[in-house]
Amino acid sequence: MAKKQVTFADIAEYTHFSKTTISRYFNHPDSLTLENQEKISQALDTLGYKKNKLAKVLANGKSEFIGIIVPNLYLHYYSEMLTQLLSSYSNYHYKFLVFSSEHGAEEEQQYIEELLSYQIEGLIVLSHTLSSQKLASYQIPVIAIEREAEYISSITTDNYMGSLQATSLLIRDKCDILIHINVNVEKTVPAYDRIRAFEETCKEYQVPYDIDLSVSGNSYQEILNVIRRIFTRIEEKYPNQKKGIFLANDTYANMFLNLIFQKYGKLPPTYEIIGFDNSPIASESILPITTVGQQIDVIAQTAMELLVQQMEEQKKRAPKPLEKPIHKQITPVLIRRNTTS
Amino acid sequence: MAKKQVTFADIAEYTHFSKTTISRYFNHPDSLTLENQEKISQALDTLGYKKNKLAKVLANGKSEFIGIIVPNLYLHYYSEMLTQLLSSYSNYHYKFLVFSSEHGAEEEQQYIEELLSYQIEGLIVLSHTLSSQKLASYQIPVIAIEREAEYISSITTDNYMGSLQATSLLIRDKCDILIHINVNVEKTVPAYDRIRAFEETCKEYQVPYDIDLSVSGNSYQEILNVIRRIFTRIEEKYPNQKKGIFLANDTYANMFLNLIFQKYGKLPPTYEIIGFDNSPIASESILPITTVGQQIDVIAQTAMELLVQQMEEQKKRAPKPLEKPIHKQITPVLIRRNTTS
DNA sequence: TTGTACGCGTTATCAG
DNA sequence: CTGATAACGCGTACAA
Repeated sequence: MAKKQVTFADIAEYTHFSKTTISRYFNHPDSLTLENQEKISQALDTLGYKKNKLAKVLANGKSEFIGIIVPNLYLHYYSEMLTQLLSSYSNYHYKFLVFSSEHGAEEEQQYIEELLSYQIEGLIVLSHTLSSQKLASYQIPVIAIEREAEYISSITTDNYMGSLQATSLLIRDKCDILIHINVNVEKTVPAYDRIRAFEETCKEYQVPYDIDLSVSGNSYQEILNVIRRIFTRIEEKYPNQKKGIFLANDTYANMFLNLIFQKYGKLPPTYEIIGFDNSPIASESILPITTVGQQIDVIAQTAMELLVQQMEEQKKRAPKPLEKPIHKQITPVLIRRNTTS
Repeated sequence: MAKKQVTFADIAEYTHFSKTTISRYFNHPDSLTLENQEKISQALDTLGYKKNKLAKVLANGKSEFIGIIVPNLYLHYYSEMLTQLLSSYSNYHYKFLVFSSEHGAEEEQQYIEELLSYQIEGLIVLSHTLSSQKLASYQIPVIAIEREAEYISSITTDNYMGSLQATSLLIRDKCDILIHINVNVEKTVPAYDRIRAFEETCKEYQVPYDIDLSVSGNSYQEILNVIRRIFTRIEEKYPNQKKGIFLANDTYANMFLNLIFQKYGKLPPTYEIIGFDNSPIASESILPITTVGQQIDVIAQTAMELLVQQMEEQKKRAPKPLEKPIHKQITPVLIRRNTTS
């Protein structure tokens, strides 16, 4: 509000060109003589011109905005994913409007409305509350990351492969009993494949297994208490057997490892432990934890490629809305550290 | 581009009102009769109207955008801060444009230019590369968080108080030797006060102390190796004394604790350990670590209050640019856990 | 209570 | 290579 911005009109007046020519200076500089480019260039910084992209957007319809909705940034997975998405700026020059939504569907819908009102060209969704059907109804390119995505395109870690790798390692290491510890995930969620792969692999190789889906809780302490109960149960039930424990994530794995260490002062040879995610805690733990590493950078990159592609399509005169959603899976890598032999 | 947006003009035509009235429906609904409000309301969803905030911004100059520049989101401190800032949306309804910048000053300046071109009303800076003088020159409300801020307003943890609390606790617990482990921070950085308070407090109470600023490295492994060297040195130099170790952050504290555990299988009574930040690792560690908890939520909240205030000022007819920058310090809280008696 | 006319800063179209 | 003019969608004096 202070002093009016310097606009194309001002530049035009100063240089005795028209606004159109000034515009061209920015968008098709080749169509001006070098001499005139120089004139305008000089006028620009004697007048102290600053672009106004909003006006540009209004005029040409290309906002270069992408909306992101994450459940939270507390979990390393989400914050790292956001980092990777933001870093794509250097490639694509899309700007990101970020919302964090943890209070249910209404809130999330409201955020999307707001995002749409800023003419976002695409949307990346990491939260779970809105159905993919609802998301598809917004008629805008959407990419889901690691969530239910029947009606929209998605990128997901290949949970089945990850779990298979972990389970196979425990089998190769000749564990007597394989145990998988997880929350009771719904079958529609991609992460359910971790349970499925564990079970199917155990059956295939005919090794005894035990699936414990009793984990729950909203705080570290609550979850730790559950893990402690599970630990006690396992200690009692499989006293002298070699136990291969595959946990749903590195946080659980770290809890379990701590409990072992507090009891034995070390990791006894009767235990092998594998986590999931390759989050920092896996390497910061008392013993670096073997884990299934999600390739967050690759996931983010792939998401952007897919989204950019669909957004480009939208800008054409006859945008074909992509009759079938595209689903990509990124294979995770097994990272062997010190909790397996 | 697909089908044109529904605009006020369309609503106006449909309802036989003027565009102005439609505009008023949104901004001063009281000035319409209830009957007409109803008419318009109905027209809105039969036509499927969606707002266009960009047009609104262009018309009234209030973008409701705030720019954020963080160095990265890998560190818990930054991601948590971003979370807290984003969550202020429910109070203030400002939208956030987020950039992550780790490649030096030119990159960062470019990002700020871009942000300005989107008519951001304010800027929150967590990165260190640009001087506060430079930032002040952009003539826009800026808040610095935990960084040099001579020429701009800032929010900082009261590092002196935090360090003082930690040091005092170690003294109360009758440690024979107090040791502070840190990187060699510059004196202009707020975190330097941690070193200063440690030293001054030790001197005041006349306890022997040892300041080790040799920490360095860009990866977890590199840093761990340095911490290991320091650990070895301390073990040799102060064999039978009770050692009070105050580390610059919880990650270092966790490393140190792990080294102790790997050697002794427990935390011997000759050690007390205090970290800084209250990041997740402090509670996820093999033994929950006593730490100085930064009140990230309070910092974020205060930052937003200050920024909103300055942005409001800007919108007035005679915006007074705040002759002196305001600096606020947030007192951290000592969180006593299991690595102190 | 409602409408007219114009401005916000840029781009697109058509003309020359 | 350059320019006039009309969009883009909404807000706001000023007038009625």
